[in-house]
Amino acid sequence: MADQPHTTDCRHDHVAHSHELRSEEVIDAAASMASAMGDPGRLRLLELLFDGRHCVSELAEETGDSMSAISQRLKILHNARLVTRNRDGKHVYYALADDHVRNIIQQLFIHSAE
Amino acid sequence: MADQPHTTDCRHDHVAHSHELRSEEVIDAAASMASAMGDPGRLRLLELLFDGRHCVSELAEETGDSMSAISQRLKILHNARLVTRNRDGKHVYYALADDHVRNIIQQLFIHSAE
DNA sequence: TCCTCAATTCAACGTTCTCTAAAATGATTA
DNA sequence: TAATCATTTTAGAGAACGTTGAATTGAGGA
Repeated sequence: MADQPHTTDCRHDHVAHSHELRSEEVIDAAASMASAMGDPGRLRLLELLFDGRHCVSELAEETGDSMSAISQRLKILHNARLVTRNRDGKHVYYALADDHVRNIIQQLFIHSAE
Repeated sequence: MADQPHTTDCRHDHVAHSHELRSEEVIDAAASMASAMGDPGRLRLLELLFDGRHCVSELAEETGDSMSAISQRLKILHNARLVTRNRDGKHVYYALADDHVRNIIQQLFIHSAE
């Protein structure tokens, strides 16, 4: 609500924007989703979930990281709605939330490998 | 190279992975790309670039943030190969790197708005 | 050359992140 | 119920992040 730190004395002409701008809520949600994918340890987990659900101990075994670390990473991914969580007996299984998430991650990988 | 903090005593069977895993380099590149998009201030800049190139002072004016802050955000986006940089006289113009980046951001917004 | 505008860099500061290690919770089996 | 396995939570330490404000660089015009 305070005045903004507007340090520009720019005198040259700027063209107005021709497209709709997203609301702050959408920007924040999208940023927090991207942020959740923005860590190598978490992105590796998402990749491991590409072939279906996996439980925490399995993911810990495959990555060589502690269960505590894996669990905390999964919690962040779950809060960002990127994975689902299901308890089955002693184990808790995580899986990719939907095909939309799948697509975003896949595109990210394709663009990065170029 | 040291031994891994492997705290699992898991006795139940795990199924082997049926898909190719990405190299650490690809994972790191993809994570740093996602991480660069994972901040509201930076994502807002990417959105503002959707209708074409803009210079730093223009983006500062539109967002109400300082040029220093904008410039540092753009540097991160540029390092992540999300935007291109071109000097034109006194001004430096930034633009989205390519349609691939466009798609990723668009999908991110669509999924977030749901 | 000197001055001005545009942009970048630097240093400092407070905030946020991510890990480890230990304690706590949930669920199954003896 | 007690014991055990799987997972989560908590607290704390160290690293990484993002901003502000000042100094610096780069380019153009007087």
